[in-house]
Amino acid sequence: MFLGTHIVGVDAKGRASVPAPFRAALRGEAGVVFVWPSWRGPYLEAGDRELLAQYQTLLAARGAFDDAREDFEYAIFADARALTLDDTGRVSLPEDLRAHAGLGAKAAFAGLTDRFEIWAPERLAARVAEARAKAADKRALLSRPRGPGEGP
Amino acid sequence: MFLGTHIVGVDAKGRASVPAPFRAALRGEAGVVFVWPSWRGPYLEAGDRELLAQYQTLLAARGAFDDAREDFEYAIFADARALTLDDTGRVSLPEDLRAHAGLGAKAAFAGLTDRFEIWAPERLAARVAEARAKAADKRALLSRPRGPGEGP
DNA sequence: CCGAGGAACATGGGATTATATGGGCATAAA
DNA sequence: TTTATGCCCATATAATCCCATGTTCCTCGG
Repeated sequence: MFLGTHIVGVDAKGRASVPAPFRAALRGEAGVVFVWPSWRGPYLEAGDRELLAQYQTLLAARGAFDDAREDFEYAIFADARALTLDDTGRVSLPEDLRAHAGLGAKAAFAGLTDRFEIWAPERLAARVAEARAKAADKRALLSRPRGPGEGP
Repeated sequence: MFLGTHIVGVDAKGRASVPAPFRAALRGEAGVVFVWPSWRGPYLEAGDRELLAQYQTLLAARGAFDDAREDFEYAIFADARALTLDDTGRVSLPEDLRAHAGLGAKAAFAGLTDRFEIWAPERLAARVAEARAKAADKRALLSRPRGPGEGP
């Protein structure tokens, strides 16, 4: 499970260490992560092969020539890269991906259970602050309905 | 079930003993607790893997790219850590988490049935006093257990 | 009823390992 | 040739493991 935010350096070659806890969380083949630019904002989305397989399954359920399906396919798969980790656990992020996320000398890896995202650290901080404020309003969504004999 | 308040020391390395009764209450894999900064105040929330799995299930039910889901994911998972207990039952609390809760040399672990919280002791005392005062007004809410589909 | 012994628990410090990161060299593409 | 990409080794720092000690609580025997 990908959890927590880790800030790592991006060196002159565009390399960044994938945080060790994330490396441990990679299911299936170790040594490969899949990364693509998010279509919802200036950051990158990433995960392992199993995650992409899940997306593929979800989309396949929509039928062969469904418009929405094709849009998602272009948005996710067409720009995705399989990045291989070197033996110290680094990936080299291609120039266009770094540009999309506005990465400089630092990158923030944020774990979101089944996937993770790569942000410019200051942008991520702003996004998380916003999310916390909204979560405070919507907290009822997390309260679990309770059955008899259960709960307080 | 996590119950009661325990005050433990935080040493120079940021380590704190998880109270033994809480260790015994950890479901699923023993030796790991999940901790994240609360978005409701200056304290930490914590629980076992099952608790996080419950949250994950609740959120996953909302579908892949739901806005509210993403807010909760950022608010909870992006700042959560999986902390492993050493063989004497201690976790080392990362600097940023200690800062969020304003922890000094002491930390108060407060059990709340399915999860627990970590507070600076004096802040917790103030919070408990406030909760007691409010509970007196709302005591009617506890008079009858509620079934599914029912409730406020 | 009181005191001694033992077990479980919290805590302190030192040693070892893991991890992130920097640079050099070979190889492949432009 | 120049530029980029992958591979290998080196190192400082931070995190983790491991052993030792004091204290409290419980139990058992006097």
